Amino acid sequence: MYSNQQKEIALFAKVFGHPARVAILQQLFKMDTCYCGDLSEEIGLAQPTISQHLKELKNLGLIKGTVEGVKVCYCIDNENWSKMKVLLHKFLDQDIPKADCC
Amino acid sequence: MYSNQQKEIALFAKVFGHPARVAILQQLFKMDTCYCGDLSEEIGLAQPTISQHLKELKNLGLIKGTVEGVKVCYCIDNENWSKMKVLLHKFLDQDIPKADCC
DNA sequence: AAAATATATCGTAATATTGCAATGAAACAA
DNA sequence: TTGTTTCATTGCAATATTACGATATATTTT
Repeated sequence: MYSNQQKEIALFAKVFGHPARVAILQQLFKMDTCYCGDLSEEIGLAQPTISQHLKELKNLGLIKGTVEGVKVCYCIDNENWSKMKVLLHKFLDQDIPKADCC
Repeated sequence: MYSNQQKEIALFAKVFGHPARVAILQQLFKMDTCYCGDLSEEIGLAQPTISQHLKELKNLGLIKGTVEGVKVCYCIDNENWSKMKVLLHKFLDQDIPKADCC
């Protein structure tokens, strides 16, 4: 029904479609350390909720987590983030400057 | 709880988070004429469903529709599309090339 | 005026998402 | 070993989304 490209764009966009996940990603970009527990405090959602959002981001490959003792260090997966950017830029930049048709 | 910027990013991303709306937008970019009814046939969803998706896109200002007799001509709102692009690019491009932290 | 066409809206069923308390699991500390 | 800390998972209630048939509305045609 939809092309693979359309489905991929929608999948990535959907994961950005919740402010909690936007906040998580911005925090991961901002911080050098990126322990999961800090996100819960910083953002103000319960730990299971954060964990659930992290899981979705991880499933799409946008972040990765490394166990460090009792803690888990999360961070952006730069390679996959770049791939996602190419896809979304292609979608966002498909407009050619011209007058609106109506 | 979230910044206005975070909420705005999420709102725009959410509307791209469904393949039907991605398909509609791609079609609007591709076609010169952009009558609503054609979208239903082209994409393969019932007319009320397309109409509903168009409404969401219109509510965010990304498209606009002009009544032309019995038909309605939809098209991208280039000005708002550009504004949205600035916002999303800022979000997508916040990464600085560096090694993953973990 | 009546019929036809194109779109919007309503109502509703099916499904998905969100948030969190409770609990489980794994690593560390005492 | 026992307790503590950190994170993941489960279960569930509340809410949102999606799709579409039925219907309403508006315009054009006959």
